[in-house]
Amino acid sequence: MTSSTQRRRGRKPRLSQPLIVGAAMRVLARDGLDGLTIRGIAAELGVKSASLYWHFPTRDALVDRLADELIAGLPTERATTADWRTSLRDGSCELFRRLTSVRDAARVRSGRLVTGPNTLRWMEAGLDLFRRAGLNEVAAAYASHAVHVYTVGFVLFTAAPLSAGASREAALSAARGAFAGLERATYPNLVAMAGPLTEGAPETRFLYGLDRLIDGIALDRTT
Amino acid sequence: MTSSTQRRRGRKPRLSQPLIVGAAMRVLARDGLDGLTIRGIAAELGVKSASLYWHFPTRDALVDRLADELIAGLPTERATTADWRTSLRDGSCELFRRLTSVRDAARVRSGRLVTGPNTLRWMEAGLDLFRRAGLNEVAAAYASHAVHVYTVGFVLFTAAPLSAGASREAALSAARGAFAGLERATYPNLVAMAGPLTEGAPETRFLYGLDRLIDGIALDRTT
DNA sequence: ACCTGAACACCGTTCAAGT
DNA sequence: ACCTGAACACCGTTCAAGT
Repeated sequence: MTSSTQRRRGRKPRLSQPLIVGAAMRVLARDGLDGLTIRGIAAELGVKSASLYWHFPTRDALVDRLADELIAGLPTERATTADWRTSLRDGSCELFRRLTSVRDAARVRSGRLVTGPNTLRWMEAGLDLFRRAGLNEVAAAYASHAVHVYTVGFVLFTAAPLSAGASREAALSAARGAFAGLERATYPNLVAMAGPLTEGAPETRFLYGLDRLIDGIALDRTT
Repeated sequence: MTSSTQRRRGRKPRLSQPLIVGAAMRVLARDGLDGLTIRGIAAELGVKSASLYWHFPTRDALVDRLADELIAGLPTERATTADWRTSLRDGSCELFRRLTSVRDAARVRSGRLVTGPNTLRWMEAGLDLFRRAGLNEVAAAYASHAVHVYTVGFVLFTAAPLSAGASREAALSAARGAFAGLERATYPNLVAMAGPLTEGAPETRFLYGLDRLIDGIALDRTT
């Protein structure tokens, strides 16, 4: 009758931005981005939908805030003893795991320019890392963006079937069957590689490209 | 009174999947993905919205089709004389330009598993390229996906302000001002690199990461 | 200052009815 | 077989009204 039900039938909801963000996070995790409605968030708070507009001007502003909050607490202070390649790899993995752990997190962050404090901190750390690695300003800016784009983009593609509602296993096995069932004459590689294209842990697949990207940046640094 | 007005007030609309796809493409280019409504497409065809459901089961199925159609005609037959690095670079650039040329094209293609014929052809060509380059099946599958993810992801981030409604110049100059105006003590790199972070042609920035990725893959091939 | 009631202008989708 | 009329259950958002 106290804090557990207070959320749904509390006497004085006493809204606030953090409270709304928290409720929105729960709805996002449960229903995904398409299910993240103002009305749904209000219901989660035991409040009427119009109330939220006192604290956020639009739904989009709330999602912007969510996008920044999604990467809150990500470690940005790396031991300076670790070399830049390890730091970059570990940091990108950290971001990868965070985006993978919340439903539609990559979708929330993609397609919008996030300028919240957590994102700024994350960007600053990335740039710092590349500068310490010896890249000039332009290269550091471009390289940092490239790694970020690759990371978010990868999660976006990996989570695509989940966002659509299907389970990951079902979607992948369906895709594997589709590839394997194509005409061998016109799609020899898709048929032959139906396995590699759809198997393997997401993080392993992610790391392959990440390591290639880091190798390429390292090469650019030395030449 | 003939073909120009026929679209809006034609006597016998005589719908078909290609006709609907064409109209949807025009609406997408004009109003973006958020403005791509069944009612809007129907209006573009001079038809009632319910009519479209005879030809497509859901809006999502239509957008799936659009996603595949967006990369129709992209060259997949490369001169075998060109080395794989040049082919890969040119091909990715081609995709980059196509996705950049239609509003929200990257958004339409991201977050969904496209299995249309144009996409299959494109995938097959990518895999073939990496196999001819000497990568094994797993590496070819992973590398191909990495390059694709990077390309679509890059366009997605570049087009973010456009999708939100703002002009690209306005959004970038706003971002530049925001970076430059941060506290130097906590965000030294963002302040110092406000220029490089927001200037430069999109394609130049895209090519930096693409070339690093290709370099890294080439390195993986030789070791 | 903060929340509610009630409405507005939209959506995707369905389905009986027309032709 | 193919299209329309009319409705259903939703949206985000606004705003006068309550407290």
